[in-house]
Amino acid sequence: MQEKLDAIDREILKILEKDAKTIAKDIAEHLGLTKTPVYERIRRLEQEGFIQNYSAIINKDKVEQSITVFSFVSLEAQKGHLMDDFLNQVKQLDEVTECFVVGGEFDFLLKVIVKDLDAYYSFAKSKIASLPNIGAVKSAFVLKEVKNENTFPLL
Amino acid sequence: MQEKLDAIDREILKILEKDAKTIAKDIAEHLGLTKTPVYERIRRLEQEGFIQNYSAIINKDKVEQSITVFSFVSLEAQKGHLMDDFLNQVKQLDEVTECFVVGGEFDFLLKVIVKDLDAYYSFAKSKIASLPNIGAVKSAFVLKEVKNENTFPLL
DNA sequence: ACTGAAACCGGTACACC
DNA sequence: GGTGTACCGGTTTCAGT
Repeated sequence: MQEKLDAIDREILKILEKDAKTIAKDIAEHLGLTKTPVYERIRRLEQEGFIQNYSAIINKDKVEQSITVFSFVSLEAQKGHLMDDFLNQVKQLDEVTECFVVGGEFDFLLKVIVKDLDAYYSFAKSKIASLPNIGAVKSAFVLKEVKNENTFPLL
Repeated sequence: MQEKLDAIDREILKILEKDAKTIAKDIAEHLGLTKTPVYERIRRLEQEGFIQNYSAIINKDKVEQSITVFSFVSLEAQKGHLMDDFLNQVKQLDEVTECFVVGGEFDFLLKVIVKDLDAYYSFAKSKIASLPNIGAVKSAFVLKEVKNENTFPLL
């Protein structure tokens, strides 16, 4: 369990990040190896948690109409337990696909996906602004997705 | 090519979104079907583009140290071709994993992943602020990732 | 650590309902 | 649109280097 990655491991990660269905033989050829070491490395990457899981990436525009909104939330008082309360509530919400604690003008940044503006209004009013200790909530509505990689930039 | 999803399709999407390696037999049992229709539906979901691709989700904290920063960028003049120029430049940058055109106080929201604060400083200075027509650039540094699903909320 | 071959099992095709 | 069977190919194992 050496917990470190060499150039081959990183190349494998890059390939699987782009297309998890790439077959071991092709990866092997690309690397000038045979399938076995490729497979062993992949298993190691999985077992040691470098690869968390495999996911089907869904084209959300095709599945159903939706809008994406970034919400910037500030608390009135940054007491530790109030922050935790807020975060525990927020992370349960299906509409909130991402939530980060940030430094800057506001405390939390949320990425919210909802059906339409109406749904966002309800969401912001009843699920965010109604939580205790909320200061300000600002919103930035996504007009266009220019780039949206869920991948980590391995160079 | 009917381009519409029934409840079974959506359930399959939800399962594959969570774990793309779920075997057809298990999906079939969960749905009370056999492998064949499950396989046919998956193929249809792939071919019609509901599933864009499959991706290995990488644990970025294990692979290497990095920080995530949200950058909020405003242009000085919102002329159409200047926006396009900006976006075409920005989307090439490996550090920029996400880029959205948004409505609100600023024009673009970028998610940036870099090694450290130093790297972010260089990035902001030489790759963003140096582009023509840039107005303001504000940054929110991620202190903690509370939730980070790359998944579309299928209910 | 990698090679090469063999075994296993899930994905895929097909005949039928 | 579904079932059950049979085949094929990729994954996984293993003996040898």
